[in-house]
This record gives sequence, C-alpha cells and structure tokens, in this order.
Amino acid sequence: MDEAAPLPDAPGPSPYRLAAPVVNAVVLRVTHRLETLLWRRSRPPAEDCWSLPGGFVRQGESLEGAMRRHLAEKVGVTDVGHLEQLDSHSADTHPELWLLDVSYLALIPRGAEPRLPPDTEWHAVEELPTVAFGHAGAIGRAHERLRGKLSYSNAAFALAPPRFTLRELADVYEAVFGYAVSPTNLGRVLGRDGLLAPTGGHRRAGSAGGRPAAEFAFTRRELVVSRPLAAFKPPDT
Amino acid sequence: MDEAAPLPDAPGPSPYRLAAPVVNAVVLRVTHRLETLLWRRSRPPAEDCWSLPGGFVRQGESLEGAMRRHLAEKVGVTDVGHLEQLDSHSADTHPELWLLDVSYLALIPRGAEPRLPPDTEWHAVEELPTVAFGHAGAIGRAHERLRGKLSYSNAAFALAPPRFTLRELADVYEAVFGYAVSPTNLGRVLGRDGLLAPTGGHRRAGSAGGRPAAEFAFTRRELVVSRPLAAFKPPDT
DNA sequence: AGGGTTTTCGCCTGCCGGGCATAAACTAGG
DNA sequence: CCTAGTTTATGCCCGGCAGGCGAAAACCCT
Repeated sequence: MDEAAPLPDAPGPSPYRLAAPVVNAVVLRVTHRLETLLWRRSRPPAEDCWSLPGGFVRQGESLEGAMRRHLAEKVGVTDVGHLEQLDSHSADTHPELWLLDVSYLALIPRGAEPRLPPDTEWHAVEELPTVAFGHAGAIGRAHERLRGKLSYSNAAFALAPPRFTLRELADVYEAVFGYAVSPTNLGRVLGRDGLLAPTGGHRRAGSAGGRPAAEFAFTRRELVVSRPLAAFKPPDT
Repeated sequence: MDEAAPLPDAPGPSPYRLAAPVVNAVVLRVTHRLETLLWRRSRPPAEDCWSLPGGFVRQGESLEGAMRRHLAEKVGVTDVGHLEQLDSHSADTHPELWLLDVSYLALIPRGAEPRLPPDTEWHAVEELPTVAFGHAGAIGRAHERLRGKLSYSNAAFALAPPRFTLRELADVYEAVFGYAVSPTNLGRVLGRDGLLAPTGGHRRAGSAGGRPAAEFAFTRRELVVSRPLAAFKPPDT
C-alpha cells in the first residue's frame, strides 16, 4: 500500500502511453432502505446523467487519499465508516485521454448527515435512475459485496450509528438483505463472536409502549472477519 | 470491468499529471510446499534483486489482458487456474515516472509445469529471498487472502490437479495453512456443498500397499463461495 | 388497574464440523 | 496361501451453533 512499485526495464521515451488515474466510489448508507450517492453531471460527456462521485488523482497522493479528498470536497462526506477498494479497470473510451479507473466502496454510518451540494442526491439502490459509464454494474457489485461482508464480519459498524438497539441493527441488515432478520438471533450471533456488547444504557420506550430496549455498540470499529476461519481451524484452539 | 469510466469535467490541458499503468502478480503454486514465482532483475533499478513478474499495460488492453500477456510472454505461464485482482496503489517513488501499480493473485494448478525462462524461479513462501519494491508485503497479503478463500470457497480447484485423491487435496490445504487437515472431513464438507464429486475412478495403491484411493474432481472450475451465506439465509430456503 | 406493545430471556430442535474406532482393500514377504 | 503392514473409506458419536418459539418482563395509554 505504501510501498514502492517496480520500475520498468527501459522506461525511456517508452512505447507505452500514459493514463490519467481516476477514483470513484459507491457510497452506501441505510435509512429505511439502502441508498447510494449519485452526482448529476452538468457538463458533457453524459450531460444530465447520473454518475458515481469521484475525480482525478493528483501525483504524490495515495489512491485512498484522493478518494477521501473527493468525497470531502465534492459531496461533503467526511464521516466515512469504512472505505475499501473494489476493482480497477482500464477505460480507453475517450480517444484523447486514457483513464485508469479505481473504484471504491464507502459506507456511511447512520446519523451522519453530510451537507450535500445541490447536484448530488441519495437514490434507493432498488430504484436507480439512468446512470452513465456503466456505473450501474459497479453499484450492483458493491451491493453484493456488502451482503457478503455483513454475513461474516462486523461490517455493520460502518452503517449503524455508534449506539443502537438490536431492532435498529436488524433494520440495517434488512435494508441490505431485503428480507426479515431476527433481532434476537442477530444479537446472539454477533455477541458470541465478541463483536457486539451492551453499553448498559437503555432507550425510552416509544409512544406505543413496550419494554425499553437495551443499547448496544460494536466492540471494534475496524473490519474483523470471524466466520470463515471456523471451517478448518488451527489445531491449538 | 469492461465498462466505460467517467470522463472528467475539464480534461483539457489538465493540471493533473499522467501515470504509467503497471500490473504484477503474486503467482502461487503448491508442490510439497507453497511457492511463488520470482523474477531476478538484470537491470537497474534494484539490479540483482528479486521482484514479482509483471510489466506495463498497453493502451486499449484490459488490465487482466495485460496481466495474462505478461505471464505468458515473460515467464511462460499460460495455464492459470484463477486470476484475481488484489489491490492498486499509486507509486511516485521515481521522480520522472509516476506508476500506478495494479497487483493480481494468480493460482497455478498442480501438474502444469510452465517452461520458465532462466531469470525466473519458484521460491518457498516461507523462505523468501530479498525482494525489491516492497513486494514481500504483497506476497504476505496474497497468502492471507488465499487462506481465507480456501476456507469458504472451492478455490482449491485452481491449485489442485484436474483429478485427485482426498489425500492429495488435503496436502494442498496443508501447504497453504501450515498444519494438518483431515482428508475425511475435507471431503465431507466440500462434498456436502456439492463442490466436490467422485469421478468413479480409483488410483492404484502405492508400493507400500494400502487401499486404493477414490478419485475426485471439483464440479465447477470457477470460484463459488458457499459458506458465508449460511449466517443469515433467505427465508424461502 | 388492565389491555396492547415491544423487548428479552430461556428452552428446544436440527444440522454441521470434527474426532475416533472399525472395516475395507491392497502390497509385500514368507 | 496366509499373514503383517499400510492406506483409505465408512459409520458412529459428541459438542456447538443457528434459529424458531413461547413465556416473561417492562413500558405506554386509557
């Protein structure tokens, strides 16, 4: 990540042309549904179409640094719960400029309400408008990846608020998976792996009554995978 | 992957400099141990050091295409069981040439013996020589990733020969994990998920005798993840 | 005080990973 | 042919975990 790369044998004048590095992100958050951040283009190409937020990488800048800069400068997103590289691909669609596109997945915690500029909006992942540059495929892959991560890691820490009830956490899972998830089992599974712990606090009951819910929080705010290693575990355990 | 990327708002003369896209691969295979392919550099920089095989990307070429081309042209590797992108990073260590380095993980099936040029060699992952450009870190991350994939997918199809006994398959796992794996349980787990099936054939016993082992093969030769979805499964199942 | 609502706790069940003992199948040597 | 040794396959059993269900707890409103 912070290491040097190999230099070519004979860079010189080089028969190879150069590319402009570009980053862009599938930014996901959960409200009552799963939403992604789209940016309405006001200039050609693809004028008046939607696309993923992103932009050029400056020399001397790390790719992740460039991604965070664009999220902060262009769409006002500073509170990123988790940022992860998806894939890179070469895009030579424009004859004058060869682009090398590195895409990211960014997860925004609930409760962080970035002040969006007027040309960016949240859109439900299930009802996307027409998006340019084949970005719809990237959003689909990001959604699929998120589903996987939620089922074998504590990735939900990056989508949930800092403290939450089991019901609220289950709502996050339901928005991503698209079907009902039991708050009871969710708490048991995550708790057994030591990823989730009660804070001791309680919420006041809603206007309809009901027992006050206990407040929980994730024990770690970085990604921890717990499940897959169970398949063939080391002998000492 | 094959889609277009966003074009900048104002490419023009552009205050942004351009980078040379480079690909390189952590090529892994299993003999009696886990090995990776290294390339001895004969020219500066890092002369007489080892590094990962790879090279420049041509314009109009996909990243994966460039990776396969370099594996075939430079190190004679054409039989790649699985090829997957790891991560990309910007490397501006050289003042005259800004590199954008995309690294891959390549798995070579047992039995495929590429004809290596004299400047490339297999090295045990546990006893690496001095490698340049921080590539040692990339090899470590690739190894870690492979461990994860073996435990929740059929990724071993890309390391094992087309047909094999359970003992031989367990040897592959042991070389990657570093500890003993039971052939019996391995066959049961992979068989239950429908990833592994007996071919009906049998091997002749070795010179020391023993019951002839049944021959197995993977049912699919592309990556299938079976385990993680068990955590919170869809309601209809 | 009582009915309605939401959360929490406890019990039960079925499945799966995984260890172990036993049976099966073969080689080599006498 | 028979036996000892070696390797693989099969069946059984145990513990743990996901997950469903019902009962109890705790609260609101009337």
